[in-house]
Amino acid sequence: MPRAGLNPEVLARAAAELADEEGLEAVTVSGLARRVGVRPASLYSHVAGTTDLRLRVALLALEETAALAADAVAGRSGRDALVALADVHRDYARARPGCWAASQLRLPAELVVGSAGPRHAELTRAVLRGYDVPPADEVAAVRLLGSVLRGYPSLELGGGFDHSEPDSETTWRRALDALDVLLRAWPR
Amino acid sequence: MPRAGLNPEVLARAAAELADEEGLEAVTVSGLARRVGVRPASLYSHVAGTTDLRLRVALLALEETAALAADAVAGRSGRDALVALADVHRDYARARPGCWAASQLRLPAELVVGSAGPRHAELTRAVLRGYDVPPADEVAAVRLLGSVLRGYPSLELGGGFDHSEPDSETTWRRALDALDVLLRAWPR
DNA sequence: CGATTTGCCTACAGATCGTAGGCGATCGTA
DNA sequence: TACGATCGCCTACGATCTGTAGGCAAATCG
Repeated sequence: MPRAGLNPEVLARAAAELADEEGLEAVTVSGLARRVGVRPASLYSHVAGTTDLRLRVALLALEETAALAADAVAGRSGRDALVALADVHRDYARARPGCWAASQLRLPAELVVGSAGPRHAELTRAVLRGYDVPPADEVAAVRLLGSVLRGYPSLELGGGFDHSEPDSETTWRRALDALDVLLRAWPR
Repeated sequence: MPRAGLNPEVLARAAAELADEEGLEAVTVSGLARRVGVRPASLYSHVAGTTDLRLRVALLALEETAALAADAVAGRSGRDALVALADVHRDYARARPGCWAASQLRLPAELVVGSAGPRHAELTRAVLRGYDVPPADEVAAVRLLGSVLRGYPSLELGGGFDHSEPDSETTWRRALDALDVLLRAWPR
């Protein structure tokens, strides 16, 4: 009986693909076992169970988006940086819906530290350096921006924009315009 | 054997409580059956299954928040209306986390029409009437606002704000200030 | 008061989770 | 090359959940 060459990393990547193709709910021990051609019990020596599996997808997604975001922000500032960062998030949500959904899972506190989560906050903060938001309001601005980056794709993927004009792309551009203006003229 | 007096409405309400107390994942046929003191099979004559159950919680949550929002917006305009509407959403998310999570579920298209979903868009639009956002940008502004109303509580409940200062309440107020200013000075 | 309806039941088949323990492939060592 | 230890995936199992079929008794109606 040949060995399948499983390990936690390989499984996490396979789980991520599964999430994107069939939804995060499909990411289960038995579902993943089917996909990698192995018996469910075989997975338990590599991952702790379904919850663990999904958390690994979440960590993967956070890493991926952080890397993409770092790339997008590098060498840009102000409006350019804002748009680039925002598009990374929205594009990722649309291209990798399962991973993006996973990245919304609540991480156990001990995993947060080592995760890419804090890097996202840092990258958002970096975008703000192109504007002159007062330091005292920096966190508020980061959270507001983060809310839009999480909320817009969430509504978009949820189908909330499907039955009204104009299309989502148009209003997204307009919303980013508005955010740019807001950051430039942040109230004091 | 006494009858339990079950019906779809009673079950939906019990499921909503269950969601708030133990999380939306706990809303299952067997979980609900335990809670209402009945055998799982007994529920299938009232609801179609776990998915149906959760959708009913979602519809309930949309109705409840729409009613609260309508109340909050009534008789207010401009900044007052904005803050009142926003607080309804955030307060609901914190008080009823399970229901709020359910309201994020993707509804089958045929349910959307009869749901309170469109009413939420209408209420947000009503808030905008207190500002002079150009009609062509109204949808963009509605979606931007909606993104924050969805995104901020999402990050907040996800624990994203737990380990940084200042506290979430403070930055929320500041973010609403900023949105108010943005809507008042919407870029043309 | 008897007949029908209706609500919750028991029983069951299928699937999943997670654990225990086995067997053979692989690898280190001589 | 041969042998022994390790380790990876296996089978087997118990517990739980989903959803269906059919039964019995409580409620309702003539």
